Amino acid sequence: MNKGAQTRAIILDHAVAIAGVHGLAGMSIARLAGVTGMSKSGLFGHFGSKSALQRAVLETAAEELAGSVLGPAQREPTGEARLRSLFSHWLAWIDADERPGGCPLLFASIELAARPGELREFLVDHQEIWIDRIRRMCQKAVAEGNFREGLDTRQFAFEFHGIGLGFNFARRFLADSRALTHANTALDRLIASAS
Amino acid sequence: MNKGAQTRAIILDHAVAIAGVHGLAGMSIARLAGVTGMSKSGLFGHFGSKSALQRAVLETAAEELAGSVLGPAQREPTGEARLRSLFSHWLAWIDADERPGGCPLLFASIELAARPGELREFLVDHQEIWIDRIRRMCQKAVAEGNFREGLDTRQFAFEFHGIGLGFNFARRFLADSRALTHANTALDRLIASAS
DNA sequence: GCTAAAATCGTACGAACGTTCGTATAACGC
DNA sequence: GCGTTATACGAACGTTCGTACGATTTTAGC
Repeated sequence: MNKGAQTRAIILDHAVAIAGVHGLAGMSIARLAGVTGMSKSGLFGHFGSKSALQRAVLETAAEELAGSVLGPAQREPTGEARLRSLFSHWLAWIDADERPGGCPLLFASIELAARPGELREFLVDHQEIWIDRIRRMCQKAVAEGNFREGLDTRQFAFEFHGIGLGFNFARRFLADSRALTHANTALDRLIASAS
Repeated sequence: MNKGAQTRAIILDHAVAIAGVHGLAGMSIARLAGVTGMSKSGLFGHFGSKSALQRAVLETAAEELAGSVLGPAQREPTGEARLRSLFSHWLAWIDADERPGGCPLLFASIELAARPGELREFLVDHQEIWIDRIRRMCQKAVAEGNFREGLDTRQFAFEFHGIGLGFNFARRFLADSRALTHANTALDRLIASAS
């Protein structure tokens, strides 16, 4: 790996953490330069613009999400087991200490919800793929007989996702210690009604 | 009403809308002065500081939420009916055109999740009260026989809230036209399993 | 209608923002 | 080892941020 790519990776590592706390807009280049020990201009040169940096942050976060949530889940057998694995790894990702602000992709989604632009497009695509992935896993569980025939898989994905959002809110914002139990119970109920 | 209080109300009306789109941090005084047709300093004089303005925005949004969601619900008979009313008015509030960015309280909750301070304290208090209100409505439904004895009302409130968050995400960020149907179906399922 | 108070304005400030530039130094291919 | 490219730096740019202050206009009580 080049020196440049190496530095870029270090920068983005910190940037993802900052974006989770302060948002994409609140992640200033000066602050990022501070925590990485670089100069503003030296850091800036790696991206060329603030929005390119923001874009890179979203891409990095998406890759990390894929690596620590999707990857482990795909090592499980398809069907209900894989869905459960995806869920537990997702919650762990939301609650992870490496990102003190929670999932930066969720933060950015709220941040950009009403602000059209290239960044928002990227995020919407990513989140639609994410939810569709849940739906397809659910579909697989139907095909394999874990879930009942005729189940509304889109509805399942909506509720699955909602539980995760509820967990993020309860854990990250309210600091509720019961959040994990509530989320798991909710998933059990969702799966039970799908079986 | 004084001229001052009148102007203040107009300012806060616009401020709530802006905060829903750009967040509390992105709501700059210059922009707010622009949309209200005032000077920066004239507007600033009503609040004395940025954080006082932000605080006032949160309070205004909370009052509006109480007025258009809690108020109508409390005119319904207690129990399941009131819960259903609360839910549908909540969704309507989230989807309302007056606030192009969705619920500013949800935005601020994400924004301040990892940033301790007075503003966060205020918001946490508000959101805890909100969720506890759901829980107590649920409890009432148990007492009246709508819901089964021994129901975990905290769990119910968690799931109820999660459906709302899922709706906010699907409607506001993904612009999903099926969001309302999904949310209603999810509530029906939640209530059915509580009955 | 006069007057004290309240409201609003214009101007100015220091700090922080993203960005550009020229220069020095480190890394890399030959 | 040398020459070239990549990388990082410090200083400065114009803009926007929140805030302060004095002047000016508008409101409200008598």
